[in-house]
Formats: sequence, structure tokens, C-alpha cells
Amino acid sequence: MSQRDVVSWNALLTALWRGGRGHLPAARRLFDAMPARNVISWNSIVAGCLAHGDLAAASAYFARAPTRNVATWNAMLAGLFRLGLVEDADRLFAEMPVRNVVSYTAMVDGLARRGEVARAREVFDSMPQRNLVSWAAMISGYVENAMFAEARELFEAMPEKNVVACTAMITGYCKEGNVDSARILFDGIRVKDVISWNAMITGYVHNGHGEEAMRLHVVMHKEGVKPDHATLIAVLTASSALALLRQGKSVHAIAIKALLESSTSFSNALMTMYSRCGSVGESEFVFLNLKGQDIVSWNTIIAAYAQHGKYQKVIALFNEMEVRGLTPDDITFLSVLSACGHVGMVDVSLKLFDLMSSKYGISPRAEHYACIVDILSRAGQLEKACNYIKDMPLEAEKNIWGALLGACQTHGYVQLGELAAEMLVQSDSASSGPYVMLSNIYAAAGMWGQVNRIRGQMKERGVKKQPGYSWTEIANEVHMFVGGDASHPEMRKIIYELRKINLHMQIVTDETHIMAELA
DNA sequence: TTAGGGTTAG
Repeated sequence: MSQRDVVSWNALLTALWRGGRGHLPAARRLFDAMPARNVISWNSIVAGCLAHGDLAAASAYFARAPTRNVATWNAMLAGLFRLGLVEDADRLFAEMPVRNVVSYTAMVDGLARRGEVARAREVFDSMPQRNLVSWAAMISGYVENAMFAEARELFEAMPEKNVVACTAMITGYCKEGNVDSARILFDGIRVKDVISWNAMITGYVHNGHGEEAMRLHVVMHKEGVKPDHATLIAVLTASSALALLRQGKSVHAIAIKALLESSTSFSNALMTMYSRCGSVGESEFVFLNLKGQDIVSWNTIIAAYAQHGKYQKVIALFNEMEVRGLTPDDITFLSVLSACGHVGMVDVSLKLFDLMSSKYGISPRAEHYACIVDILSRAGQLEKACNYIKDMPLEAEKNIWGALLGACQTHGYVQLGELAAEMLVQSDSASSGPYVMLSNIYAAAGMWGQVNRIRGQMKERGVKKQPGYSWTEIANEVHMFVGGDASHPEMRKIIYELRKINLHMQIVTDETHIMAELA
């Protein structure tokens, strides 16, 4: 048996377990049948077992291996972290007879990913030598744990910065909301790759700069960088945010050509795009044709129907999840609760809220409380809503007070409105919303002196009301509308159509109420 | 054998 033969066997072995789920037994049979093995064969089978989550088998091979090199130990170390077994990884690292830069880096990365950033940094500082990978692992560890100042400090201390470290830092800036710094860094990268482009495009989308994301995508195209799976998802997300159906459809077409539509994450983004652009039907079509539906797919279709006010569909899909043995998660409940809220199903939503923790073991987050407060407030049950806020184990967030304030405006509660507005101003003093709403409450109650007082306060504190705006894409042209602006040449026609839509909405809402009560 | 981007809600 020549050395060359072992190399071929090893290549076959690795290819086999990398082939996907269900291929590990075949790889193990091949390993057992191999006429000769070297240390790389042993490393491969250990890595294969770990990649498939079979720790017992990996440990058995590891123990049986006649020779181990540092790579064997490192494979085992990285595998333990991937399985979330931090203590075992710790022990292994302590027992290692030899460590190299890879062992230390695996430790830094593994600890940081599990949230143990301080210990990761200790290991990083104790390293006899570091390479680009070690630096990038530590920086991205900080970013993942939202420690942006630390990430930046380390990035600046990095002796030579490569595209990977820059991309990690770009992501950090974007997560912090600092897209401008991200862009400066991005523009400074000499050799950008597709991942750095994706990071910048996605950063824009997540910060509400959909147009800039689209522009950058065009530049990327012009520079001849081939978009990949993640690029298409980013562009779809931007299309969703901007409600650009044509753009979204063209991405769909590209994906069909690139045979990407079978990808679950891509299809999920596609469903969102269709739904946000008003085509729930298309969204459901994608959902029904998707083979590998995951929890995100279900959440997406439920959210799509919730946003389109189809309460029955939402409940039907939620029940179907149960039938198929799928467990809803916290996000599923947000959509279902919001659908309940829009049709005023108070009792159903309170029951679901209880079920969430009692049956599914999901502890409600501030957003879930906000939903319940919103539902109760809209139904005019403001005292009950206040009780929920009082009993909350968490601190009430902005949207909770916002929901309450909105209801105070609708139902004319002055005192409670004052409290809610005050809480909102405390958390965000620059926003004009609470001032305007409180002023409306006072105006409705005929308290003109208070209205003037609020106006004075706004002036004093430099709070300005941002005009609301919307836009729509018709025949390849974007039409923009700004609140209070009546300068459109076809204003009369627009108002006429709006009245028709309003009337139609009223009828549909009434119908939905009746149907919901009958169901 | 170690590092960067990607789907759902608000």
C-alpha cells in the first residue's frame, strides 16, 4: 500500500461525510474497511463524527487513534465548541500535549461564540503568537456580543488588517447603527470580496437605507463582482423594505436561473418580499412549493397573512403547525397576537398569551407584552392594560407606552395619556410623536391652554415634527407623497380614490369582525 | 484543524 493510495482513501472518506446527513455511517464503514490509515485518516473520521454531532463516536475514534498530531486535537477542540460543550473543550485544551496558533484561535473563537468574551480575550492575550485569523476571531467575537467599542479598539491595534477583519468591523459598525463609519472602512478596502460587499449592502438594509443598498448593489455589479446567495437575499430584503415588486421579481428570476429557489432561506426572503409588496398569494405559492420549510418559513407566511389582516388564515396556519408537530416560537406568537389585535380578538389573544408559557415554555418578551397592551388598549380596556404593565417582570419599553398613548388618544383618557407621554419622552426626548399625540388628547378634551404649553415645550426643546411620507411604484416610476402636501396635479382624483378605499376598508373590517365572532 | 456576510417579528 503506497502513501499515494492512503491519500486517495482519505479524500474519499472526507468527501463521504461531507456529503450531508445520513452519510456518516457510510464513511465509518469505509474507514473500517480501509487497508491502511495514517494520522490524517484518523483526523478525518474524528472531524466527520463531530460534524454530524456524534460526540461518542468521535471520542471513541480519538481514544483509539494510534497516533495523534496537533490537528487531531484541534479538530476535537473545534468540534466540542460546535456542540456547545465549553467545559469539555476547556478540559481538552488543558490536556493538549502541544498547542499551536490554531488551537489558541479555536479557543478564542469558541469561547466568544458562547458569550464568554472576557475569557476569550484572556486566551487571546496569552497567545505566544497570533495570526490574522486570531485577530479576526477576537474582533468578530466582540461584534457578536455587541461590544463595539472593544471591537474597534482591537481592530485599530491590529498590525495589518485584511478583508476578513475589515468585514467583521463593518458588521460591527452597522449593528451599532454607524453606517457612515462602515462605509468609510468599506471604501478603504483595496481588494473587496463578495462577503465584504454583502456585509455593507446588508448593513444599509438593516439600518433603513434601502435605496443606498440598491445603489451599492449596482456598483457591485458594475465592478464585476459575482453576487452570491447572500447578495440576492440582501437585495430581496431591500426590495421588501422599499416595496419594489419589479426589483424583487427580477431577483426571483435570477434565482430560478441560478437554481437557488430551492434554498429555504432564499425562499423565506422571497415570501417576505411578495407579501410586503402586496402579493400574499405569490407569497403563499412560494411557501407551498418549498420542500424544506422551516420555522422561519412558517413564521413568514403567518406574518404575511397577519399583515394583510387575514385573521382566519393566521389561526388556521397556527393550528396546522400543531398538527404537523411543529413547535411555534416567540416570533410566531408575535405575529399571531398582532393578527388577533387587529380584529379585536381580546379573549383569544389573552388565552394564547397564557398558552405561550404554559404549553410551549416560551417566556414572553417585552414585545409580547406590548402586543397584549396594544390589544387591550385598542379594545378600550385601559385599566386591564395598565395591570399587565404593572405585573410585567420586565421594564416597560417604548412601544408599550406608545400603544397605551395611542389608545388614550382614541378613547380620550387625559391623565393616563400624560403618564404614557412622559414615559416616552424620558426614553426618547428627540421624538415628536408623544408630544403630538398628547397635544391631540388635550385638543380633543378642549384643553387649549395645555395644547399651547406642549407646543411651547416642543419649541423650547427643539423637537420638530418630521413629515410622514410614503411612495409607490407604478409603471417603473416612483411616486412620493408627503403628509400635508396637496400639490399633486391629480389631487382631486387621489382624494376620491382614497375615500373609496376607506369605505371598502370599513366594510372588510366589519365583515372580518363578524366572521371572527362566528368562528 | 482556526476568522468575515445571508431568511421571520417589532
